[in-house]
Amino acid sequence: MKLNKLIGDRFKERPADCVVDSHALMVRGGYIKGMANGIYSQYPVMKRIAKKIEEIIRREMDAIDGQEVLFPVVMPKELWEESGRFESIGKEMFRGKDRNGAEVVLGMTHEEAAVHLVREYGNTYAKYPFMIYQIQTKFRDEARPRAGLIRVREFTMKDAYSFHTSMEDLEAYYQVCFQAYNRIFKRTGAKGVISVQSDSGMMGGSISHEYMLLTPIGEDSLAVCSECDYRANMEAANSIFETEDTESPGTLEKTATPDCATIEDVCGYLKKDVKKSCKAVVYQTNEEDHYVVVFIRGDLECNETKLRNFLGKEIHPAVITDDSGIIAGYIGPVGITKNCTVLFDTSLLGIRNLVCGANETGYHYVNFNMERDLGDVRYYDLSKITEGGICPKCKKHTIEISRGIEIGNIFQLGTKYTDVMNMRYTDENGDLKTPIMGCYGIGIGRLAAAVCEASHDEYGPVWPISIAPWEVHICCLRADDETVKKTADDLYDHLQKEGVPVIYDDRTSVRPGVMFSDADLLGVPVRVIVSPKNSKENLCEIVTRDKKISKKVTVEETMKTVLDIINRLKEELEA
RNA sequence: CGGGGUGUGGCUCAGUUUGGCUAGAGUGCUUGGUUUGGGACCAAGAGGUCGCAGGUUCAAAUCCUGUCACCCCGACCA
Repeated sequence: MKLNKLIGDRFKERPADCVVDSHALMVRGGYIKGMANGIYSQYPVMKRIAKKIEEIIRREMDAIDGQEVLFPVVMPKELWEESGRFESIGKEMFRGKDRNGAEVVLGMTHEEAAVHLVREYGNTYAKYPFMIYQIQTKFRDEARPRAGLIRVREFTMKDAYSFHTSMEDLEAYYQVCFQAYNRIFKRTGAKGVISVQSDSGMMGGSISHEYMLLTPIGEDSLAVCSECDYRANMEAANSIFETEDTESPGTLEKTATPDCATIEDVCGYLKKDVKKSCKAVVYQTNEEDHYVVVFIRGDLECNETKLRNFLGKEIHPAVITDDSGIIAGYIGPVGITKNCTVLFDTSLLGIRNLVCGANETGYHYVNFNMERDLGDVRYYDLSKITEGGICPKCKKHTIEISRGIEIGNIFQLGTKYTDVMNMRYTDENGDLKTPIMGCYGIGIGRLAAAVCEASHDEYGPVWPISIAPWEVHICCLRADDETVKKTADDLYDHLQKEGVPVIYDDRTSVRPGVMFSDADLLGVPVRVIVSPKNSKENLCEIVTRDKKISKKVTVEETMKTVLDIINRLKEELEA
């Protein structure tokens, strides 16, 4: 490929509305062009990267006995009514009507389509297990797309669905897939991808993992133990606490706490440690005026995902009205009368002499002791894990909170879809059984953006050779010089004959600075510079994009050296 | 959905407070020339219904009303 024929302009200035580097570089480098909020076209450079990623994924999916299929983008409402998700999914799903008025949806995930495809095929135990996957466009009408390709509304995804006759078989295959994913991220050069336990959310099912690329611009918060291998999405991370408190119980006393709007104010006023206080966090279920009051240690926050899962319904922070019977700012466990759901977080277990609200404007209690003053209560894990918190696995204070981008996930779905969609098989004994499913996704564009985010410098991306748009970039600094041009042309021809993907910049209209800047933006791992200066000494200069290798070799040796470097870079990713 | 910000040639932005004549700059693009190892220089040229609609006015990029789009924070999110 000649660079002067490459479609997509590169330019110098960082676009004003790009806040993350990968977005800015992909726009500046002529990779993508925004068309609408969270919707992008891909120029050839981006498409080449996406293709390479897809091929790596295909290889791994095929290696674990996956078979590639293709589901429709547009699906009828009826299919989604079978699973119940036509109703349960909100605005995120794009809905429309065809010319006859029949309602259709755009696929945002394909569990329904997968079951639909193999419902008849999988009617006997003899055909199990099997896995199908596809690579194609998904549409999700996200509330807030951001950061270029990191969070978009339309994107390409590899999604795989496996079917099993036993939980043991699913678990075994889940592990196989887990390993395949590790290989995929290694081969694509997505360094620093970790797997974490996650919340299954709307997908349902029990066990799930997310693959996270650690980066400060990530949207998810992760709890990572620095001592052991515990890693979880913060919304799924279990919080545990020390329950020893040797302080002897004091007398429960009502105390005036005027103008104390927050628990920090109260504790400051009473000169008490916030960790020895009990605050109330109030939510409402979506069936309006029902309140849910969570009592939790004053310095902690409620994990709304945990609360949502516990209640099994949607909740939102409460709007407390005057006639609700709830005294905002002074809510406490003693004498709370209103018929609301009251929950106690495990962080309160065993703590003595707490400060808490008195359910009376302007007053709090001190020396509140849960067992003594309230009797037996049940505690639930409803708090957010914190930096320096206790690791649920190794029990040390070693939890660190990091940010990450989710680039893949795997779920044990169980029979959630197969059951309601009436997929059955006949087992060895002639009994009808429901198959067990797993599903496994990877976002292609997001993976590319995440790699770019993790691997770039101020001038451009530094692509791993496995997904780079080209493997070699030839800069012919003076294509108007016959010797120079001849050398570069020959090299270009030879590399192409060897089957090496190569981009060749032989423009005479630009100066070296422009060529180098363009090369940096394309991020091709190996660069060969042919110039009059080098040619005079019969040399070519070879530089890797990451600057780890920079050498001059004779023109004759150039081909071999370049091929050696390419092979070495590839081996590093496979090792 | 709540809060904030921005819409002016392909891109980055000035001009808007205080209305005034043919709407500017840089960059990119075209042509010619000089240049050539990290985004050169000279000259000529093309390119804009100032997001859109309505209103006020002798006169609107500028003031008013509405609306749309994009960006950021939050809520939400396999």
